[in-house]
Amino acid sequence: MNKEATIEAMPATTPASFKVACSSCNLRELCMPIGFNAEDMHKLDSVVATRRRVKQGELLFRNGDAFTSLFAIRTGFFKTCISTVDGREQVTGFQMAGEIIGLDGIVSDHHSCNAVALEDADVCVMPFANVEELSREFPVLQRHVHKIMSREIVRESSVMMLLGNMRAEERLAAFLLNLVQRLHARGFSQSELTLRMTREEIGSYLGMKLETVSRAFSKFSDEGIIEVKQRYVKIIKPDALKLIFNPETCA
Amino acid sequence: MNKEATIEAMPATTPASFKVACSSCNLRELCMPIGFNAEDMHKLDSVVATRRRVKQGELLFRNGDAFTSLFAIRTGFFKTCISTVDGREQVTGFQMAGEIIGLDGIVSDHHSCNAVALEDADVCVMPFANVEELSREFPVLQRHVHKIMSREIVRESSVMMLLGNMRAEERLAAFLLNLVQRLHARGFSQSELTLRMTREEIGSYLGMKLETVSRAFSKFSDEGIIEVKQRYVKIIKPDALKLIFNPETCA
DNA sequence: GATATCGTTTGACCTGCATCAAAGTTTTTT
DNA sequence: AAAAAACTTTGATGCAGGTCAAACGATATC
Repeated sequence: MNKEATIEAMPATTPASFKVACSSCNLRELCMPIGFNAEDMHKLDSVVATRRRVKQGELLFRNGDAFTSLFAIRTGFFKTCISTVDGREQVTGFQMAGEIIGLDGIVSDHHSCNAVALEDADVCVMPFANVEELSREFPVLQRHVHKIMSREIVRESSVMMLLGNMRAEERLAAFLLNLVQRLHARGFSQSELTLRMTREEIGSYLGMKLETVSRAFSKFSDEGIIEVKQRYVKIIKPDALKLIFNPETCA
Repeated sequence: MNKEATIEAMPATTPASFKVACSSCNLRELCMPIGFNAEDMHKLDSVVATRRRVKQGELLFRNGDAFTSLFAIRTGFFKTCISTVDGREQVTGFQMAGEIIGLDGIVSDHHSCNAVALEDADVCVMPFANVEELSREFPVLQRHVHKIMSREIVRESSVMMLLGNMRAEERLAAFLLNLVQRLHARGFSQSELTLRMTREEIGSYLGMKLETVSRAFSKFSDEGIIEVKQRYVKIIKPDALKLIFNPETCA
């Protein structure tokens, strides 16, 4: 265990955060590259400077904040969003444990979106200078960082496809399938999930109004494809969902 | 011209491409980091392995191709696009001289979109292994690569905002302003441009049908905001365009 | 435990853009 | 130079999803 987190410009820091090293973190497979030997893995522990807790509803960072660090989510759930001057908001993503948040800040040294905790969260603070320095030393880490950024680019492209070409029900089907797939990769059920976001946030992400989201949920439910009770969703017929998302593929 | 060039594993390479070194390239400020001394700049020339010409209508790479290199556009104009099995296409971006293309391929070692030349083009082939190797040696290059990827992430976020929250005319206004701004950074007029893409491609990028694009052009034209004649566009009242794009900001 | 607040559902109606259609223009092919 | 193909414009009509409204359910506050 290392010393505790000290200086943090931002609020909601744990007073004495017990630091968990990457080398012994059970999320390692998700946020760190594989194929490290024990010795290198230890050196890698120094990417993470501190930990930080963010309570539900609080911001990890906001548009305009100076960019210094990437954040690896240990626990909790975030949304990232941007908004226009006239108040329209676009949710650009939902992030869960093991995912990296803050990449938007690199280009201009300032964040260009808000990151809001949708449930109490705990993140590893990785000063970007550390990331870059260690990346130079460890090609496998370097490659990993590149892949994470590339993955985000590809993800956003596919959201563009959703927004530009898909109808409301296709969007929601794709959304649910994506969410449950990511949760499954983290050891959760592939058929049940509890949404951490409101209908309005889902709608903002998918470019539709909350009423339309609600209607699509109801429709799926009426058709016996899912079971919904508020935030709880059970996927009864995953193939039917896949069929909606994409008429061609799938059984 | 423009015959069917179907099979092309590694197509359209210039046989004996006269290699232009980064160190003497007039696009250097656009695609290479600044703050290099002459000696380092020479070492940096080795990022670029070869050059490649792509004729109008041909693909620089396609979805599924093995990823080996990034491409810096020297001349020409590209679109990148993805498509669903049932044939719907989403243009994910338009790229011009000085911009880097191919970042989508890093995450999976395969490209996830098609890159189509919208006019005869000439690109620098930068094997990604070279990029990574030199990045480890030159922190300023490393930072540059990170910024390019982050910029793409931020760009896509703002397209999500367009697609999710803006109406047809706002989208087209934003599109025109963005295009002319990038052209201006390359020494072209800030008020006149020649579109390299069809109404349908604009529509695909902006999530609207070609007829809607055409009507929006006509409307802007009727209002004296722009002058349009086919692919030629002259921006008469840039402030009016900005006002449409964003009611709040601007004079 | 009562009350206020916030989120969700559902219905009725409306509109911005899609769709369908046709004619005009430019570019490519022969 | 004529014909064909590709792209664009414009009009008429339809509908998916937005808007407005109201009631209900869940959660937080006192």
